[in-house]
Amino acid sequence: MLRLSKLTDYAVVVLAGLDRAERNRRVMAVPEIALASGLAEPTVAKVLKILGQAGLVEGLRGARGGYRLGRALHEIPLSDVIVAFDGPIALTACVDGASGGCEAEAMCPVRGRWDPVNRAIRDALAHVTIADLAGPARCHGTPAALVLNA
Amino acid sequence: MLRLSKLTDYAVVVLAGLDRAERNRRVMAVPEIALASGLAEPTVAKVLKILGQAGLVEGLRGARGGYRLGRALHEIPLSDVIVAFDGPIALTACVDGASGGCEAEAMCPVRGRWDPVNRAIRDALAHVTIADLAGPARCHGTPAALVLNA
DNA sequence: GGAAACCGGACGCACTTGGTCCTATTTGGA
DNA sequence: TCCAAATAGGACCAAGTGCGTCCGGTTTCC
Repeated sequence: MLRLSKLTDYAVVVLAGLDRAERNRRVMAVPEIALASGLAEPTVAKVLKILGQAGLVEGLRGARGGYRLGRALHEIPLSDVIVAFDGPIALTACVDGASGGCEAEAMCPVRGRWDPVNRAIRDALAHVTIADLAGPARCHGTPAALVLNA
Repeated sequence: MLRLSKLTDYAVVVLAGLDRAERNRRVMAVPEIALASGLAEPTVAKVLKILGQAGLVEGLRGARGGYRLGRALHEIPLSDVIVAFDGPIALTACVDGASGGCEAEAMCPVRGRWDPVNRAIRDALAHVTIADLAGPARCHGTPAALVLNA
């Protein structure tokens, strides 16, 4: 199915929820975000921890703490979120300079040929921002993904 | 990792191996293909079975049988191979008209917004042919994937 | 008639994913 | 000063799924 992990999917929803708080200039705690997004609390907490490690959100500890967006949604490319949860974007195990993982490396006729494809996918995902996915309110004109269809 | 299944990876290698036989206008049996591709026989057999169901290769039964390409490599888009092994190309479970799978469907702010992204990925993979991946011999100019980088 | 080869399905191991929970640390307020 | 609220980080277990293998059946050529 070429699917990305559920956590990545959740992350987009969580970021979209955080954006609403951002416009009110306040932080949101995990239970509040869970309520707003319709996801379970522990799951939301896990997603936010990972997003925090990636620098996409900022966590404020202590009482009256919570989470805040690290940047505006339209400044967060979808690829950044995917990399944070699923690791480097690559369709196959044999990427770029990586070697050793493939047993038939020497005779492989496909060696190195996947790189342009991987780059194309990466670029496509880098030109879509979370704002494009978070609803029409923040959408500046045509989403970048549509341009790629031409 | 946004990765596609190993079988899909193998399929490209197997198709590239079959192409060499095609140019000699003969069929190849599984053991021969396995030897040429450096993969285990049962695995190659499984890959060819699936490729046959998808119509990408043609199986000739009986003694002196074997496999033959259904079309030329440059007429096989990469997306066809991926669909045969991984199913429909979609980054998330909530695609197009599909409904019911998501518990937070009603309140999901991302609903329907993934579709353009999925289409972009599909298009990118549809414009790359197996010939582009199978080595420089059959490559007509710049691979389509590189064009998408612009 | 026998051998060679594909066809279809079933099985089992192993890895990854996911959801959950626990403890430590930090901070604000009574 | 103490307590409550909240994040940080890691460990853990269960479920699903991918993947390699194998077996019986069928077809075709010699």
